[in-house]
Amino acid sequence: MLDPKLLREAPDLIRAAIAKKHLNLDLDAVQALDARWRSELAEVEALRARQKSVNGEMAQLAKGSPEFMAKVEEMKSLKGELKGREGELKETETAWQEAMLSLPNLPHESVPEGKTDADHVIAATHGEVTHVSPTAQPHWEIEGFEQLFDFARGAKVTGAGFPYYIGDGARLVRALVHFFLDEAGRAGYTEVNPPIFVNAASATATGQLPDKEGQMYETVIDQLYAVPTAEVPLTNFYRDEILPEEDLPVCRCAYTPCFRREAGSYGKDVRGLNRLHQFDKVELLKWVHPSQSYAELEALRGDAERLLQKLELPYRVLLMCGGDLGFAQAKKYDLEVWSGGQQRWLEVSSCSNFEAFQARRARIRFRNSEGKPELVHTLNGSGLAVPRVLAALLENNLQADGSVTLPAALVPYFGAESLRFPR
RNA sequence: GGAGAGAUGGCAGAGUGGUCGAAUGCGUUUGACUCGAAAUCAAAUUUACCGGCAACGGUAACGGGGGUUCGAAUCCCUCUCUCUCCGCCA
Repeated sequence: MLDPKLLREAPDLIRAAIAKKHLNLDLDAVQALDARWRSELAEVEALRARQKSVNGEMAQLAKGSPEFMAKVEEMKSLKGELKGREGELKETETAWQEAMLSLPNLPHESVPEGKTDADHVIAATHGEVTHVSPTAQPHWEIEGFEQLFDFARGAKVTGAGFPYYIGDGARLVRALVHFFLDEAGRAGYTEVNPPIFVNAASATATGQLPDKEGQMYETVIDQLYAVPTAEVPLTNFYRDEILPEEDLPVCRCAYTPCFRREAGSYGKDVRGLNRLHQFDKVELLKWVHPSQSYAELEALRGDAERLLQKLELPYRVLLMCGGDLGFAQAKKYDLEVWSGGQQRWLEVSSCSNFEAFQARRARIRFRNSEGKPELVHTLNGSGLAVPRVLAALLENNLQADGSVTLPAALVPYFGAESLRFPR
């Protein structure tokens, strides 16, 4: 959510943001609604002020006296009028809130113009894509793949996109999660094991509700949502709280399974491990002082990049253009790993600065040097999503004998230097 | 899952229909005293929204929502959470 004052004082900034994000939104209507809300609010508050003052007078009078009864009559008519006005105000307010929630966050000035994938700026590349194994092939075509990654039985037991990881497959997943968490810990993030179901208030605060409702799995009777990312329970940890300024930045990481319905996905995007309904991910999250958030974004990106470097996977960093920025993000980097078998880039991390956009919605603040509460800036990034990293490892490191050589950093976690598919 | 008790400001804890944004204590901040500190004394000490250049004014908030009433922290309903006891369970 944006600061409502911005709508009144600098609507042109919002117009520019809408244009840069290539959204379709009638700001004039929002402005009109805002004006109406404020005028109705003023009327209701004036009536309530009158009601309070008459009430004070009544307290001085003898109960049941003629003067008292006259005031009762006045209060009755005030009550009637107030009831009507309050009804109008409530309706307007509901519409106003909805309209305010529909305003996107402002893109940072460093975000490039553009509408599609082609307009992203490649901020960095690391490693040589030509150096990957000459025997690389799409991971789902590797002989014995389904012995370690059983999609068929997952589909039987749950549905498409819920694979079983078996034997060395399961062990490699565990090794990656363990490695990611250890690395995040070394980088200064405190490990958290959060709930993986959240209530509607939490899902609303981080922006999954009301818009992206179809993206989450929802429990029928308790109305809880399976988390699509650890970002949700992590960010909501401090919802409605005021942090001491000296605690900033707060850096935390969490491993959770992530659940996404991914309605409408199809084709090569969803083959094998590329896109799943349930997958494992370590998320990095920061609550920072507003003056530090862009420096912290670079640090966050660096923390995610280091993981790929230690895994010896070629990758590139994209600075997302305005049109591909999320609704809530001010600036975002995507990390894409090279998948040698598929000959394409796979997104394994997305590092974003939300500035105060999420914090306003979740009311997460800190007490500044003047003693006044002020919104924090929130940032998050994957560090990293497991299945696509797994896909790249399997493909890029596939040897002629069918085994997969593991990067040195992973060996102590996996307990062997290579993974072998059963034949 | 069943029965009961409870939820008030940073914390503790009063308040059972009107003058209560809310006593008191603790804490915190500032000032006085002191070489300095402690103790003591004095004052200050919530947040959000609306209006205003500002000073300031107005409204709202006593777990959430709804109701009764001229008027609700106070009465009623409901939801959530916490605690105690019973049941069940990794």
